[in-house]
Amino acid sequence: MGRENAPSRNGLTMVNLRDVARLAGVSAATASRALAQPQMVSATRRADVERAAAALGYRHPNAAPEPGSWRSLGLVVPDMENPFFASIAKAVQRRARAAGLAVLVADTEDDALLEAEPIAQMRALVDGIILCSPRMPDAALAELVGGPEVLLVNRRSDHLRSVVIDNRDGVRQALAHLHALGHRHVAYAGGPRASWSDSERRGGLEPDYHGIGDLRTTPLGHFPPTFSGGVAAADLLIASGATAVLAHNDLVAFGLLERLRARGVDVPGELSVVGFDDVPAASFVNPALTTVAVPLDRLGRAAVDLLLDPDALVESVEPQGAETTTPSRLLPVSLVVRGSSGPARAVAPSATARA
Amino acid sequence: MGRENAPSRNGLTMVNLRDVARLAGVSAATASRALAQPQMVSATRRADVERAAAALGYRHPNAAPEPGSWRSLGLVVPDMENPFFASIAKAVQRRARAAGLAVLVADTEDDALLEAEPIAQMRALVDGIILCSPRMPDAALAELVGGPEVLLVNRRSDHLRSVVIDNRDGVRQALAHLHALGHRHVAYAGGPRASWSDSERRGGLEPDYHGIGDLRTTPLGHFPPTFSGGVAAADLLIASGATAVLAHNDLVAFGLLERLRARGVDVPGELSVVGFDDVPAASFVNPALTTVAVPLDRLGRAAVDLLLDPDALVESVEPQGAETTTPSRLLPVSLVVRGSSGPARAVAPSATARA
DNA sequence: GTGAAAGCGCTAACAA
DNA sequence: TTGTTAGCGCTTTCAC
Repeated sequence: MGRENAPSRNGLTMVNLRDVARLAGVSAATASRALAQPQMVSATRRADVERAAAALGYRHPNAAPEPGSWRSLGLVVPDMENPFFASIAKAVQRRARAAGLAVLVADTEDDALLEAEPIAQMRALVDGIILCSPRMPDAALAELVGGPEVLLVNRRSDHLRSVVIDNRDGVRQALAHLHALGHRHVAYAGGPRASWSDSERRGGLEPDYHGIGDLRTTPLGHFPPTFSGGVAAADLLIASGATAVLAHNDLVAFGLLERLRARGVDVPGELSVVGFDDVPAASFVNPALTTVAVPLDRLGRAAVDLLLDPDALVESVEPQGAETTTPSRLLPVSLVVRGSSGPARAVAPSATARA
Repeated sequence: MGRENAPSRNGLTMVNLRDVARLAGVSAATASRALAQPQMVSATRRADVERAAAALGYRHPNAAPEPGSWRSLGLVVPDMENPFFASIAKAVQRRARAAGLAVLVADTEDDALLEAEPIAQMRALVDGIILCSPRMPDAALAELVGGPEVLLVNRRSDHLRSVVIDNRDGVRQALAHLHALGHRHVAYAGGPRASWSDSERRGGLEPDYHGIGDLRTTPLGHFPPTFSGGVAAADLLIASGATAVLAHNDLVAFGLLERLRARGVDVPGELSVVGFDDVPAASFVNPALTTVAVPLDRLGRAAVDLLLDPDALVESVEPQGAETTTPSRLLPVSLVVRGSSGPARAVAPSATARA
């Protein structure tokens, strides 16, 4: 009689190509061609067959397993050892498991050129991809439309949906905090040039944005988003004459703290340090780091939820203005004040720093 | 004429069920039954057919994709936010990519009960699994034989192959270092009860093993392998009267450092602290942590290599004695001396600690 | 238990 | 461009 996979699958009666053909009013051969070689059939016929197939829920027996059958999800991060991404990965993993999805992870080693390959590899395997802090140019991102959906984290694009945090507002909060402590000159130890977050945070430094009158901000340059990057920035910081510094992220802030200690600069006595992200270790270091807390778990959760359901309810602030054509969720951040920031001193730290 | 997937696949001529039947000397129908419903055919016939199918490399067209076709690998870790596992995950990822494998990651949230589920889920999806520091009982591990191979990291078992580090020797090195600095009483801030590493490290504390005559070791108890665990252990440490402490891992050591600072105990002046793992942050904290360096990247690499090729060449020390029936690679560790360990003082720290 | 034959779903060759 | 027809690989029915 019937054949193993033909008459039924999972107890339900399967629809034949014959059924589709009958509903579309064509022969089985035409239906076959319409679905397999669309260019070999007239547009009208093709539309008829496709509509019929969709109506009946027809699936080709030899086709790849349907997306819903072995649900999985890809996660691409620049550096798994960076606690920022480790926390996001954990959150994504947790949420994905709750939804019954497996998570494939790729580490791009902080290399923009290495991003393309794992993404391409993943697209064949997963039903959706979460792309964290991609460094690749926007044009390359545009290539990712079609196929399994790609959702951006920590970057906005005109071509893909995204979940981002309110970087500018985070900077504003940090500056307001430092200003209230009496600081009038704040340095910024920036991140990589290709980093979207960094350019956003620089935007927050603009007087037009933060609106604090008597505050001077000095970018120190671009540094790797790591401990070493912070170490490298510290001496420039001391030479800048600023009384406080905002770091691109917590790792950079850790490097700053280390080098400032080595240089004999007291924190927060002589210089205040503020980080960004609120990585777990931020409360472990000494002095504990004042930092802009990013809701890492919510970020990961929201990414998964939005990937699965574009209309998912995500706690987010209203995206200000229609800057992009693709929808993006904006998550609020909040400053966490700890020991590394304090009242400004009259004397600049460079005067007291020991060689 | 031929059919899409029948006459050839990837340019090679596919073998039919007919071919198998012919070689086995049976009809196509019998061959079909022998492979699909083995109980409906005699044992001899079945054996014939199976042998023929194997000889010709026959694969059922509608069967699941062969394991070799979309190579992937599962990685199970207790906590992705723990930098120890983050580093291993990164190393595994790097090696896997070089071999063209995708990596599926599962985080068991430090919960022994949560381990079983992701493992079961993964077995259906991947070609091999790397299981890091599993907490599950040995009996449960035994259930994992058969199916995609499971390789243990950081734990030895009679049932599965493994890659482990020389925990005891690490402890011995740390104790020898402290003894040379004049310490005669060393405390141990232990890890979780179910942790294999912890029990191994406790083994290294035994005088019979380390062979240092005038050295007393005091286990302080079992603590979570986290920063908080270290904080909790610190007060017990001070009360113990020991002049040095070996922590289960670096995170615990960080917690110890933090709490000792809060209690006003100088490190290494009054108390020396030694960690285990040499996590990246170990060189960032202040004072920088003396610790037993575990070759995390090599550990991850070796795990992948051994999974792919049981005979892979891995730099390892000779496993001492035939303790287990299953082969396991033993990776050497080496002490890294930094600022957190120094000469012992005559006065015990409890005398000077401020309330 | 086994083989011959009929049946399934699908695609490719062929003629119109 | 379309339907008819033939053919593929596999399974199951049916008789023995």
